[in-house]
Parts: sequence; C-alpha cells; structure tokens
Amino acid sequence: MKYIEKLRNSGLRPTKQRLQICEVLFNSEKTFHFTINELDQKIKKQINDKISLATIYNTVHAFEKKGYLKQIPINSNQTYFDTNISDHHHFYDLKEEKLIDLENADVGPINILKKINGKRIKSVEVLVKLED
Amino acid sequence: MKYIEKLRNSGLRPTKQRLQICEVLFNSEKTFHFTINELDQKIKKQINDKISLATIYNTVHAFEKKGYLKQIPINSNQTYFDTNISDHHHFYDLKEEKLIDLENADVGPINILKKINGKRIKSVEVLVKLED
DNA sequence: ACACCTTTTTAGAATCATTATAAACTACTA
DNA sequence: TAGTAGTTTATAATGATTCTAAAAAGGTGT
Ligand SMILES: [Mn+2]
Ligand SMILES: [Mn+2]
Ligand SMILES: [Zn+2]
Ligand SMILES: [Zn+2]
Repeated sequence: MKYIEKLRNSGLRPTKQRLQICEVLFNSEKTFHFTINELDQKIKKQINDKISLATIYNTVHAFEKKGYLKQIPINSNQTYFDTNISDHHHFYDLKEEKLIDLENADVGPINILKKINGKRIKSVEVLVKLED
Repeated sequence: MKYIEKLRNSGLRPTKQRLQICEVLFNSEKTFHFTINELDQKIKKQINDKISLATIYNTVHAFEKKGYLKQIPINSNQTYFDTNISDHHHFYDLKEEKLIDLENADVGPINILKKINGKRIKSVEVLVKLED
C-alpha cells in the first residue's frame, strides 16, 4: 500500500518485486549502507519470495536514478549504496570495511573556492578514512 | 639512475620494469590521474618494451603501498590513481568522466567534529561532482 | 473479463577489471 | 658463481556487473 503511490508517481510500475524491495530498503527505523549482495541476503531473510539478482540490480539502479538511493564513492570492488539520501558524509572504517554516517553538522561547512567554466556543482561528498 | 635509490630505499628491487614505470609516472612536468588501462597505453607509447599487465598491476599496488601513488575514491568500474600525493581533493566532471585537482587551498578547511572511539583519521577526501 | 501493448522479470550468458597461479627469470649476497 | 628470495609473465580464475531475449505482469481501453 505504502509504496504503490511513490512508485507510480515516479513512473515505475508497482510490481510485487519492487514493493518487496521497498519494504526491505525503506521500512526500517534507521537508514543503512549496503552492497547489492548484502541487499540480496537481506531480501532472502526478510521475504519468502525469491527475487532474481538481475531484478535487484535493475531496481536499485532505478531507485538511484529517481533519487531514492544514493551511491557512495568509495574504493571497493563492490558498489555501496545508501538509503540515507540526505546531504551527508561518511567515515570509512578501513579495518571493518564499514561506512558510518557523518551528518552535515559533524563536518564544518565546505566552501569550494575554485570554479570550472560552464560547470555546476552537483554534490560535495567527504570521505574520512579511519584506521586504528 | 634517478629512481634506483628511491626504489631501494623502499625495499623494492629496481627492476627494469619498475624503473620504466617510474619514468612514465614520475618523470613528467605535471601530476596526473589514471586508470590501469590508461597507464598501460601510456607505457606502450613511451617505451619500446612490453611490460605485462600483471606487472603493471603489481607495480602500481606496490607504489601505492609505499605512498608514491594515491587511489582516488570514485564510483567507476575502474580504479583511479593519482601521481599527486599531496593532500588535495577532486572535482569529478560527470560528463567528461575526468578528474580535476582541487588544491587544499581551493577548499575551505575541513573540521571533522565527530569522533569514533579508538579510531584515528587517516585521510579526509572531498569529491565534488560537476554537471553542466 | 478480454485484447493489446508496454514494462518488468528472469535465467543464463557475456563482459571486463582485477587477482591468483606457478613457472621462468632476475637481483642481491656470500 | 651458487644460492635464495623477489619479480615478471602468460594464462587462468574470480567475481561484480551488464546484457539478452523470452516469459510474465501491469495498465488501458473496450
Ligand atoms: Mn547506477
Ligand atoms: Mn591497491
Ligand atoms: Zn550514509
Ligand atoms: Zn589529484
């Protein structure tokens, strides 16, 4: 029910698979970071249906394009996504290989002084790597 | 000649391949960003020897570990490296898929207010995505 | 409900960057 | 010069992601 309109408004048909993925992604108390494979595992645990991996890829990319997910720039062999789409930054714990949110207030205001002719700033993302 | 000592001091044997890669990477006026495949092309053009792709991977990773190269966190199917190892940040031109250096002075000082128990900040990297 | 068309799902294949393997080769040291 | 550890190399393996094309499902109008 909850997500049908959201999908329709985005021009995405509210299929069973997409609604189930919405539940897993957006129906939790806290936002979280994930790779496609982690999401696949989470879906397996939370629902009794099987959703093909291709559909998970398709859906995550569709949601990202609509702005319901963010991709996090990080050096990893897997792509990391974030259900927290607010303007925020990240710690990356190198040992644990885990991302931790840094709210915008946790980082002083960032002022980009350099300008590039004919280009606009789309986003400013800070990655703070942590070691022991 | 120039790089033999540098390699020896790092505990890396100054092999012909490593010295040739040093020439391509560090003997240019300006620093630059590259993927492994771009470096492979550059090597092919600048030297008359063939260096196997595996050696290029090995060498780039060895140099990165020694701090002679930096890896740039970015969402791409290929890993980006930087011969500019100074503390600096990047524009990423989404259309051109090109990185542009942002010197530290081009970005206001960044103050991370949040602390994580038992962890130290290793690096702070800013990625500014550009669109038209 | 039915027909029709479009979008979506799916299993499986393909792609491609990266890493592993293991044999040949090379740099250093005694 | 022999011995040893480090390095290079061709090639295979891995694994995340994308592609394909056929089947299934959604949406719309009747
Ligand atoms: Mn995407
Ligand atoms: Mn590396
Ligand atoms: Zn986040
Ligand atoms: Zn740079």
